[in-house]
Amino acid sequence: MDPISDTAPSDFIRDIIADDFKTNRHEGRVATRFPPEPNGYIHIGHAKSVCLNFGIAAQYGGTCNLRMDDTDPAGESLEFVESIIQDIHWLGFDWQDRLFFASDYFEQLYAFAVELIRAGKAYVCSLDADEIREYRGSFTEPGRESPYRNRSVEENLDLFARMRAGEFADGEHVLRAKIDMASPFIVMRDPVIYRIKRAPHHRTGEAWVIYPMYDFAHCLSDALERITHSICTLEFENNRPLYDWFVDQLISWDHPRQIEFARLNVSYTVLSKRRLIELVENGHVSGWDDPRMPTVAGMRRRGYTPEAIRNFCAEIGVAKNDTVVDIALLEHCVRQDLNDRAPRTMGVLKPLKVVIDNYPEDRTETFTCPNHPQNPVLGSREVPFSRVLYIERDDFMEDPPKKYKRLGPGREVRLRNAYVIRYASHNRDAVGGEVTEVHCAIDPETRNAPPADGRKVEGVIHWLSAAHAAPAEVRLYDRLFSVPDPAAAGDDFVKFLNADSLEVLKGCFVEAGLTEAAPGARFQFERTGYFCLDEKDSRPERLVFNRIVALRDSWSKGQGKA
RNA sequence: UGGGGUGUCGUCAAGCGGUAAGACACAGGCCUUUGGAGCCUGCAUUCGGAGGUUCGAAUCCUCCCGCCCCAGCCA
Repeated sequence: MDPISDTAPSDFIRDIIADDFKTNRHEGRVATRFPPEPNGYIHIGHAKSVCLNFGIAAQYGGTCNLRMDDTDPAGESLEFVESIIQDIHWLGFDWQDRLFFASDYFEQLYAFAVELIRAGKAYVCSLDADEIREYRGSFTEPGRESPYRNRSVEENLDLFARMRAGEFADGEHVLRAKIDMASPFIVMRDPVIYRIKRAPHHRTGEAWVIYPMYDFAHCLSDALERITHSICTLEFENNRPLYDWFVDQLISWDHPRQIEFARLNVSYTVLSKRRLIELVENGHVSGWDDPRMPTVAGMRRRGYTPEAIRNFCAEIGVAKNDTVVDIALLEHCVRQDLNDRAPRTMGVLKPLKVVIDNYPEDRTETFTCPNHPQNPVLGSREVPFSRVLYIERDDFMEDPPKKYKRLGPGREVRLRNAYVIRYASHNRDAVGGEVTEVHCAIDPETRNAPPADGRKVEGVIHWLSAAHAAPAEVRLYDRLFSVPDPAAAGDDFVKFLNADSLEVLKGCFVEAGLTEAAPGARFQFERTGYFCLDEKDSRPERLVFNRIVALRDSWSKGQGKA
């Protein structure tokens, strides 16, 4: 699929770029990048940024690099690098040979730092972390200059070289930019640009004991890659003066421009990396790819399509307002996409046995059922019918309300793609009183035809021949949290976890043909929802389905149910 | 509190001095062998508030108010 053909959105960033493009500001180039830190899996919020950066590049015939922002080995790993690569590819984007790592630039970055020292614009500071914080001042008071601020260039050069050589303990010294301790931009008060940190790096191993800070590494990495528009989220707006400062000091060529947009929030879930890590590490979910997770891996396993996610990202737009997008919009995009392409099938989640009294025990016939009622291109399949059927337990009521259009005493109902059946009797369990079996009679005239006498049969229910159906496990997923804004509870957000976010149904039945479906294949179980074969747990002999999203259901809504 | 941002329908979001797009949600109706899908209709006399400029303001000016971000050797 061509990502940019999904829709052609317009937003303030594209306006800026269109203008730069028109005025030939970067020699007519458009170069963006998506710069994740490989310390977690990417989620729907990252997907917004991925679509933005890759989408813009494609729109202008430019390039978008994938750059791992791996400047802090703590928490970063190859597992995350690999998952990020897989997830962005799956979303439908490609960076060809332009996969980069900030760690690729460590040597160059070190040289930039030396250059800054030589220019008298950086110094080695030997204050400890607490002291640096104290010296930084506050929102209302300016900071004070470090006593080490005026070390000589020679001493700074020597100390910095020895920092790199591993002569000092972690935290003993840092390299700082010499800017302005009184700046209202706190980030400009002599920011730390290198720290000593003995931690093995997933790519550079033990080669370095000093690592550059984000503010230093990011803008210069952008410049080294000749990025024209460095798009990031709003919280970096305060850092922009520093971004520009480093570039102004060290870069002689075309300067990249940082542009900030509002990060995505989605109702009934959390998107901060810290919180997602907590969900995974504390076992609240089964892993990063738990189908309830808002991660790309989770959504993929859940059965969401890349197209649906891209459409969602196009729908929500790009602006600078803090927003919380209704998760219903995401669900809408998933339904909209799946409605067009998911083949129909019948699945009985909570079976109730129905016996057709006037149908011979030894008889089986086959119905040809369209795989998509509006799209014949998807073909059809044969579905067997016999005397004993399963229907959905919810499709029978002993004492139904008047607007109920399904089966009940004295009622008749259409079996989807098959006969009209009329209620005859039903049995109940002697102990629990639960309905165990319903007896019905078919109207043989109604085999794929309306009743001959012109009477109207309103209800249509799905069914399966008991002798032919395949058993399956079905996992019903619901929103991860029970409140729209779980993050509002701060660290207590886990107390709003939705206890019913996963319901495992064991005794389900599906059409036998699904036994041959490919892992990950998506279907609509008619009248119920969209489901996919779980890629990890499903086996032909033990089918496991994930509910991707339920169908819109105006009946249960009117009944005041979920 | 100093600084940086931002306030348009329940939720996103267009609008860029000429008289409030669209989407989701919601509510009705039509249609229907998925209570699905589809279709139709309704849904901001008003743009955080108050003044002002103008023939005309969501758009320009002034003041006020709310919300978000910044005091990591995280990104």
